[in-house]
Amino acid sequence: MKNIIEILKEKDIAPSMQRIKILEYLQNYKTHPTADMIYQALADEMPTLSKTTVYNTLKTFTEKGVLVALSLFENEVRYEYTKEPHIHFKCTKCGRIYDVLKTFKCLKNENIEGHQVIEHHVNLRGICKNCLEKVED
Amino acid sequence: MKNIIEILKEKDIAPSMQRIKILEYLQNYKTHPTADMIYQALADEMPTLSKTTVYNTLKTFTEKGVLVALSLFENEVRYEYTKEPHIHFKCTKCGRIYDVLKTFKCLKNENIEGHQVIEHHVNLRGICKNCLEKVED
DNA sequence: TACAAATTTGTAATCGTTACAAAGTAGTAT
DNA sequence: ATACTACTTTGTAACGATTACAAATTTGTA
Ligand SMILES: [Mn+2]
Ligand SMILES: [Mn+2]
Ligand SMILES: [Zn+2]
Ligand SMILES: [Zn+2]
Repeated sequence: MKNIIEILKEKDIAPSMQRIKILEYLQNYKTHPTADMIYQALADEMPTLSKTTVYNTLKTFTEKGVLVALSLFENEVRYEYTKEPHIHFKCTKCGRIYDVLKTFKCLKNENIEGHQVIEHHVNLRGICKNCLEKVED
Repeated sequence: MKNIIEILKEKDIAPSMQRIKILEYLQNYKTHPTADMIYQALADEMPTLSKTTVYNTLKTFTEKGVLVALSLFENEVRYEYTKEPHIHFKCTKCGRIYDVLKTFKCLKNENIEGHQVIEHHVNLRGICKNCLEKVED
C-alpha cells in the first residue's frame, strides 16, 4: 500500500483512494484486464465507483507511464502494470492472455527503414497449453 | 479482374460484384484501410452499397483466409490482402501504416511455452520517415 | 418460368469508450 | 472556522465501430 502511494507521487499523480485501488488491482492480478473487468472487480468494495473514473484513471496512468495499454485482438484495450519487456499470447478458446518470456530483439528507440520506433509489441494468438490438454481428454 | 474471381472461387466464395470490388480495392490500395474507409471509397461508384455488406464481406474474407485482419493500435480493425509475412509500423503523427520488411522469426505453427501459435503479429509505433523530415524543416 | 438458396440492404441494437457538467474533496489563504 | 481554488469523482448522454436481424434482391438451378 505504501509502495503504491510512492509510485503515484513519483509520477505526479495524487494518490486518491480510487487510484490506489485500481493500481493495487493491476499489481495483484496479472490478467491484463479491460477497463470493465477492473470496474466489475472493484465495484463490490467501492459501491460508488464510477466506470468513468476507471477510464479516466487508466488514461492518466497510461499517459504518465505507470501502465501499458495493449491492443491485442478483438479490439478491446487491456492494461498491465509494466515491468520488463515481454510478449503476449492470447488463447482463442478461453480468451486468457499469457505473458511469454521468449526473448526478442526489441526495436524500441531504433530507426527502422527510416521510421523512429517508440513502441514495439509482439502479439501471438492460438490455443493455450491449458486448452490443448483439455482437447486430449 | 479475372484473377480476383478465380481467387474467390478457389476459396468457395461466390464472386458477387460487391465482393469483387472490395477485394479489388484491397489489392490496389495497400493502405491497410478500415471497413469504413473501404465503404467510403466504394460508395461513389456503388451508390447502393451497404456498410453492412462491407463488414459481412470482410468477415467472410478473413474467415476464409483471403484477407488478414490487423489489430494495431487505437482499437480499430484494419484489413490487408495478404502475401508474405511482414510487420507493421504505425505513425503517431500522420496515422499511416507502413509495411516493414525487416525479417523476423515467425512463430506461426510453433509451440511456445506449451502454447500452439496460429498467428504472429509484430506492431511498431513511432514517427515515420515522412513526419521526421517535416519536423526538420 | 418457378423456386430455393445465397446475398445484399437498411435499421435498430450493442459494446466499448469519451464528453461534459454537476457534485464532492482537499488544501490554502484569510 | 470560512472562503476560495484546484482537482477529482460521478452520472448521464453521446459517440463510433461493429453486429443482429429481417426484409428485399439476386442468383443458380430445376
Ligand atoms: Mn503482459
Ligand atoms: Mn501490411
Ligand atoms: Zn486457452
Ligand atoms: Zn507519419
